[in-house]
Amino acid sequence: MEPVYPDFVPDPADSHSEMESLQVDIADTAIFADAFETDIFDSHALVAGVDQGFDGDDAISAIVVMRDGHVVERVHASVPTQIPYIPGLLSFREGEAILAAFAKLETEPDVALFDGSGRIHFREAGLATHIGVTLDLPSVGVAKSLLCGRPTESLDDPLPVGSRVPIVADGNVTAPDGTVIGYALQSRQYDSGNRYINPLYVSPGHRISAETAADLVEGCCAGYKLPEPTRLADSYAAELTG
DNA sequence: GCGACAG
DNA sequence: ATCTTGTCGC
Repeated sequence: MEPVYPDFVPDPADSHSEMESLQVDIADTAIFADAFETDIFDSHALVAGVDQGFDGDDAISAIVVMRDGHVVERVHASVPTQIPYIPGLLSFREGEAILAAFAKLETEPDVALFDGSGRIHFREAGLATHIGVTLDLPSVGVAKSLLCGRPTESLDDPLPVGSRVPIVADGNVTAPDGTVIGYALQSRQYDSGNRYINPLYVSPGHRISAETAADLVEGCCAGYKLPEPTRLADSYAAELTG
């Protein structure tokens, strides 16, 4: 796949203010509502998992495409990193490697799951939103910790599997206060013991609503905390790193 | 100035 | 993200 919006391709050489300005434009173009070409819940739907690993100064992006529980295609691309990790600007660090991997992909996914946030972002343009809009591909952000926003109820106590707690915009997010920008989703939990598993933070990237994004991620989980496409992309990136 | 911050 | 041992539970 190639970018549909070349102007949105992340450029690590930009100044921080240019990056933030681009994010405002991307958020303005993003659609945080269901707008797919094909039904992403159909058993024939192609769901991609995207994750990055690092090998020295290189960022390695791994993409695994699945259909009905089986791997259809997987690709990876390695690109030297230009900038360090900066909260709020993650897509400018990892974006080039991700787009290089998508360029190698022969399959056209119906939706992609990214490691990181989508709308749960200061300017509503996290990694999943940035790449999703640039490719004009339905996308979802799956993060393991919360960047910003406020849960409508405490997440300090363990939640049962399937629980969802809305994440709403607060003063640190450009969306109006109270806007649901994502969900904490308890994808897995220990049935006994003292320890407990933290929830995933799911948010819409592009062309999907917060509710549908949570439905999709929940449906892609197969006994592990992470949805299968993400989990396989994760281990693929890990084996490319060693 | 203070606090908060995906991967 | 990445560096790593021990520890808990089935």
